[in-house]
Amino acid sequence: MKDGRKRGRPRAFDAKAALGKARDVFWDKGFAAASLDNLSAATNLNRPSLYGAFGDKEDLYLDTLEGYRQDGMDALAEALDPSLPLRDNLARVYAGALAVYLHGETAARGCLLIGTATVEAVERERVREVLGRSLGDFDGEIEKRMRLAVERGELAEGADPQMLARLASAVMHSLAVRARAGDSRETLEAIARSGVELICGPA
Amino acid sequence: MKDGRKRGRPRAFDAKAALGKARDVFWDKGFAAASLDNLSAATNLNRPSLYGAFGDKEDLYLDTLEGYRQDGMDALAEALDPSLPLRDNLARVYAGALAVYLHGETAARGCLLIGTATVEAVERERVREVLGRSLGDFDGEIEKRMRLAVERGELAEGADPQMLARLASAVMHSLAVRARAGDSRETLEAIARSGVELICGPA
DNA sequence: CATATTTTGTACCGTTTCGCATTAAATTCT
DNA sequence: AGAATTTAATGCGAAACGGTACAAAATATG
Repeated sequence: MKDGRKRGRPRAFDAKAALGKARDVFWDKGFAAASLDNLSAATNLNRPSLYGAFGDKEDLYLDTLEGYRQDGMDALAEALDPSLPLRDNLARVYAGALAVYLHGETAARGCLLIGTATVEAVERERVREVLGRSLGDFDGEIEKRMRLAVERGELAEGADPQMLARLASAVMHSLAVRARAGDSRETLEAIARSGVELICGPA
Repeated sequence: MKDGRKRGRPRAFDAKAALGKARDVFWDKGFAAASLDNLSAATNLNRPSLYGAFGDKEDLYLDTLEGYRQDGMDALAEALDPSLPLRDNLARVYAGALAVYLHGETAARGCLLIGTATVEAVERERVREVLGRSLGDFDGEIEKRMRLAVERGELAEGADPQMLARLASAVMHSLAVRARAGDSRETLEAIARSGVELICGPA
């Protein structure tokens, strides 16, 4: 009773690890092209176990998106450490993103949300909701830092924190798309640098 | 002989119009989730006719992407009319894009390339090639205008035309993603305005 | 030890998928 | 008019799809 052991046969797998494997499949193939057989093979779970643990394919996909979103927000908060200059904060955000985006095996994977949820967003309301919320939360977290930067005088007096945050996000969206389109690391890093410079002003 | 009439039974459909109908299907559903039955119904062509005219599903998809890319480049060249100020040029580019992106029925469709080709780019080399080339050509066309702007003194002396062009594109990529994520027209227009201001300087 | 409960694995169901084989129709060339 | 050629339409077929029924296995409870 003390340990949370449930009543029936115990699970023979780690749900968190399985979710990570499923995420990789969705990341490469997208939602529609990822079959339950693909997911079953990658997770080493047979379809009924997958279904029992996570629900149907869309439920599973939404779970992976939600986990990814959470990881992204954690990484963002860390990169935006307010004891560092805004310029460094943004550079860290982009560097962290590129480390994830370029991790592909054949071709770079980009961002799970932008790369795979965007296409499903039109016809699947729940996907659209997660995507919209993820982008909005991301904007909001950067906006908080921008607001602080204005107070501190790191930005011009009349600067609009909300719009600057959205433009900082825009650079990330572009990195995500371009990574998947095959752009080189050097190109992407140059774009990130230029983005920082445009938003924060010349060094 | 003068008219291009071929030898056998003439086609009972307009290939260009059919391609446009197919494009709409791919635009909403993406490549993987669009079935040949969907495409057949939308184009009023039975599957064998589709197959005979355009090849398999990927061929058809690539055809629609190529047509979309061409249309986009035409619109871009028109928006970048060098007799207008750079600021107006960029505003026209974004306004034209939003007119297309927001045209959805239930949810906005965004950009066909960014919204649907990005997800397939990892595992389908031909899609990745078209996407990469499309983004690059778009950047290049804007870069030409940026170069002119530097010569004319519309931009700061040390401005880097290539990087400014890529950042101008980045704003478009973001508009494309956010449209599909459900952002309002007002939000998107505000982002476009702020992008112009950041790149061209305050009015 | 028996019972209840949960997970696992096999096998299967009905549907949808993409692509093509085949035949009928429409046109040009000889 | 008849042969050649191209398109149209029906329909098939093998495979893959998402999802589930069912029985065996593993654990907790009484």
